[in-house]
Amino acid sequence: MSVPQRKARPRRNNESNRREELLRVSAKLFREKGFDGTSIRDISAAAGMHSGSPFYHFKTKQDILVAVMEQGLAEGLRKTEEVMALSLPPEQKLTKLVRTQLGTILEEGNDFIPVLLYDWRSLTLANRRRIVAVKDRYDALWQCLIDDLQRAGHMPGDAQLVRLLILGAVNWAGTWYRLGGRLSLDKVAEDAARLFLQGKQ
Amino acid sequence: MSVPQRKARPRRNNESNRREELLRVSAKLFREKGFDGTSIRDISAAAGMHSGSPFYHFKTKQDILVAVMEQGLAEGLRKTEEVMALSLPPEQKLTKLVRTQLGTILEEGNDFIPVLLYDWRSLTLANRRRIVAVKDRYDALWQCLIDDLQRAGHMPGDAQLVRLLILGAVNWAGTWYRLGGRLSLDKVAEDAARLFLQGKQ
DNA sequence: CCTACCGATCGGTAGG
DNA sequence: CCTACCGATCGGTAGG
Repeated sequence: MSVPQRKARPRRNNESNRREELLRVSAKLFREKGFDGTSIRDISAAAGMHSGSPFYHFKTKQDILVAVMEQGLAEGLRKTEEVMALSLPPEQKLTKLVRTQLGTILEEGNDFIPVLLYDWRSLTLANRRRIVAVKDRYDALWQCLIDDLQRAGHMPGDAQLVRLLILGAVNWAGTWYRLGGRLSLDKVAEDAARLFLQGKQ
Repeated sequence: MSVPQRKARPRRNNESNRREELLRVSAKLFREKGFDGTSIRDISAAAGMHSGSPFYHFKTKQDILVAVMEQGLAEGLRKTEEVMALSLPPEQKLTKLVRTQLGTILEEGNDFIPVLLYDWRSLTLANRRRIVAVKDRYDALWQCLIDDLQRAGHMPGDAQLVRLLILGAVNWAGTWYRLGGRLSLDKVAEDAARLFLQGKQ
């Protein structure tokens, strides 16, 4: 008379697991080779599927890109909000926020935000608008901290411009930083915060 | 008995013009859509040629990418050396160098260095080695200035790391800056230098 | 999620 | 530099 409930649950979980696995390998491949440099067959192979199977989970390749970026933004936003909620003087909060962002783009398996940062131009215009709405909340959190720092006299210049410059310095690290090298992420965060702050020597 | 010299010269010039035109439109397209997102047919059409004709000037599509990057580096290196040769205190030289780099990546038609910056992963390993050798000279010039600034006490932190952070902030501008907007390149350069320098308020 | 397949487009080439 | 073309690969689909 009806489909057994016991069976429906595990299947839903498996489907969800396969979907997550697809996003994980896609993020990694997109980061390494770019969206246009990665084929559906690359993704299928990395996920242990056959070439047509990703389309059971996503309607188009572009939809995979959007899902990767949205998942990255969701996690990045959560971590950023966590730091912003701490009761700390703004100078210390800057170091922490920079460290968090470095982790978000550089730690093992964190390929989602880098895809957003480095493959933006592969988004269709409609999807760009969709993603930018969430990205704006991300930027607004950073802007709050920078406004605080400026009020405390720790940072001269146009407020928005300063945000773009600082986030640029941090996000650019994705192009040169290698895990296990001479510099720890803590060291990078400390030196970066010190470089941006005035009157802290 | 022999090919007339008068005729050989103009032909060589035309060929050279077409080659330059190919590089110009390729740089623009690569910047907008990425190397993998740009087809030989896109390039041919933009240059007013038929689809097979670029291969008369370049052996492969990858060779076009390399040529774009090398031309960008040559010009960028020349402009950077010019600024470094000026007799100025290092703080003022920083503003000038930042302004020059901003022009190199943001002014009309300057698509060559952005391709180097944003399409690095599309290079084969062999070509990466080839390009990095020239890029190292570029970085070394910046490092000289930063070492000067550190000796003068204007900039704390690990010297190489500071160079990467500053160049990151500047190069990232390619992803957000729009010509004709609220901020002039001069203003961006001034605020950037002020953000990085200590004891200059 | 697999099988078998499609039409479109890709980088590149031979011959002139 | 054009003409005419090639084999390979692409994103995506129908049917199960």
